[in-house]
Amino acid sequence: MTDQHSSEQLSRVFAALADPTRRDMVARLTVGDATVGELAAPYDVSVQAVSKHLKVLEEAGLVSRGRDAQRRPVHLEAEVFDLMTKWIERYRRQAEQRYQRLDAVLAALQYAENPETAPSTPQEGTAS
Amino acid sequence: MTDQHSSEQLSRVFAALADPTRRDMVARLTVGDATVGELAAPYDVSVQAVSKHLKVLEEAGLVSRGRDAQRRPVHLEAEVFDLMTKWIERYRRQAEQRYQRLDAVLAALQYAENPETAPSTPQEGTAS
DNA sequence: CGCTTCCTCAACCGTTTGGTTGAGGAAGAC
DNA sequence: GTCTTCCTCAACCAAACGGTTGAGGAAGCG
Repeated sequence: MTDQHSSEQLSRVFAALADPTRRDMVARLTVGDATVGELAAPYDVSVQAVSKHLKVLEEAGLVSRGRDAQRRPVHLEAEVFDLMTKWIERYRRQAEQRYQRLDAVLAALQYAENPETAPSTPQEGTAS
Repeated sequence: MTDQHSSEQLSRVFAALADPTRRDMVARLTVGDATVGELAAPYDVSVQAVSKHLKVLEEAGLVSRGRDAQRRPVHLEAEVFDLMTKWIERYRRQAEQRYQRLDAVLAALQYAENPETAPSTPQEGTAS
């Protein structure tokens, strides 16, 4: 439960999804489980390369692998997405709050300079 | 507006956030804008290294930079987070739907085998 | 048994990445 | 003007990454 672990996990997840091929595989896996061969088919790379990609996804916890004779069906693990979403949402929310505070300050300044002008409600994130 | 562009943008954003130092800087920036020097202070690396990190964040669109005399204040751009969130949510939702479908199928099978057992509503993502 | 299928491991290779140091531009301070 | 502060650019370096080929394990098929 250490923050250390969580941070490394997060790094692995983000790094895994930084590759478009790997993102594409994740997209493919939302439709249903697939074998390595099936996953490799659409791409113009060797099966070994795909195997490496899957290892990266697995170590990020995005994917798990079963056994079906020679085949190794790949399964998408949706839970890890929550880790990312939490991280993103945390900072996105803080940033938004900051904007709102800034808007409030600007509105107050505006009001101090021109008390005739109604401060009204600050506009939401309409920054360039 | 091409998918190409969006995919490359997504790759840059994920890659940028794959580095813990860069994630930390983003966290720091949610508190408020900061100069390069201020951002560099907490870390045991050269200012040049931090400057490079900021370039990565900027090219990912996560950050913009202003001018204040010699200083280059860094500002967090919250919009790009939405791009990520959209991508994640899309696939997380699909995966969840798939689980629900699977749950429904399993419930139906269960019901077919033991019609006495009430199928009830499938539980939400409570998988291990 | 031998043979084929599915997949992974190991070694190698070029490119990218995250760091360094050194040089230097831009702008306030003296 | 000179000096100092803040920051970026350029060159370099080791490590990691994404790909390749070759070898080989595991398991069904003949």
